[in-house]
Amino acid sequence: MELTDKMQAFVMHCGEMGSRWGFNRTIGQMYALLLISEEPLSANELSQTLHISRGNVSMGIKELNSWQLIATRHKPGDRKEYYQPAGSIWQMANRVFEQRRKREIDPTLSLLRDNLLDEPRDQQERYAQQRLLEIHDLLEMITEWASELQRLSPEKLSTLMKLGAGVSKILDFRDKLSPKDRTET
Amino acid sequence: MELTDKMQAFVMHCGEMGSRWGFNRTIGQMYALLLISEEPLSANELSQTLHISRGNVSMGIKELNSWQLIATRHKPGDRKEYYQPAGSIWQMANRVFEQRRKREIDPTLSLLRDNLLDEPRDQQERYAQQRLLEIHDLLEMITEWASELQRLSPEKLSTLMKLGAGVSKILDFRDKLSPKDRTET
DNA sequence: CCAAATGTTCATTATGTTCTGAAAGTACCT
DNA sequence: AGGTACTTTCAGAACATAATGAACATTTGG
Repeated sequence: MELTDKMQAFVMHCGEMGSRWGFNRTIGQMYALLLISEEPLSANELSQTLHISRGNVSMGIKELNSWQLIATRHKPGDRKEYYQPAGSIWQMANRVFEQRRKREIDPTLSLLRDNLLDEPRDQQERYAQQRLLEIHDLLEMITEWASELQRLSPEKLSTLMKLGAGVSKILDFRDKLSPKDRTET
Repeated sequence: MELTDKMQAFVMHCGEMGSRWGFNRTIGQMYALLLISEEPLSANELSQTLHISRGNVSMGIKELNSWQLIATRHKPGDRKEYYQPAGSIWQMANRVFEQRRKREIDPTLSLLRDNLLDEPRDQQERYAQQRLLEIHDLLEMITEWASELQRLSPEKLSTLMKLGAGVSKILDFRDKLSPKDRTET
């Protein structure tokens, strides 16, 4: 497959950013290429276009699958598998957030929970536990909040997002109009 | 400095998570240790407690400084520098999000913007640009939204967070009670 | 069943990242 | 100035991660 310069630039950029986003260079490139390609691509096409080994592509496919970021397609009379991005950009972002939450937050949260079950033995531990509690509460809020966003329908999500700079206005607004519905602060 | 088992476990865990959070193992350990330690610690104490080289501590301090995560303190009659976490847990989380935004999103956003300025030359590019536009809009929303959250006062932020599962309720609520104030969707 | 086409695995190699420690730098005493 | 207490830097060693490609596995049409 031939890429224009601009497409090439985008694909390479995604490669460079790949590791910052939680996967590696080739996986970033592969996903970028699939995203901007109108037709699904086969493993061989990926390998040739990106100049990476066939084996590496196979690994990458496996990883992208585990992130649920791609779907496999078949063409009639063709034994090859063709790959394309799974779902909308929104869904993709959701998947990435979810995966990252699992890797970056959940393990810490469970360590903190365990830790907080024990009674502190001395002043040093008492202080430490206090800090851990703060972190715990913060992380818990973040995860709860994130899963709430995920449960939200795409339209509502979109409304909320477009609200942008208006979030704080809504809070005031709510407090003014309906004190009885107020969440405890 | 002597650590209890539990404190030790937490510090080591943060080391392991360090790279997932955007810094490396020793920096994760250093920050964790400073967090749970009631007193500010000197570079030597960090080095000895964590069994890492003095030089490494110096690099780590530099990095943590650049993230604005620690503050330097001095004790009267002591030439050493002592370090402690800068600000509250909330502020820490803000800093981390901000830094990560700079590294993980901003570069991509600016590439996308450049790319979208050019006219597509053929169908292939037209399709690709469409996808890039979607990603661009998504990332832009995320950053706008994040900076909105950062501008929010801690109390409001806390309200919003505690709202948790109520976010979607509020959206309905607003639509029902005050159609004239509605944000365009 | 075979042969051809495709997909997967994994030991080895290549690349990238982090850590150490010795040397150099700085600041402050007397 | 020379000495001491501390910090920073950076080349190279140690370690970690990713990529290759040849060997192995699987599928399918005949």
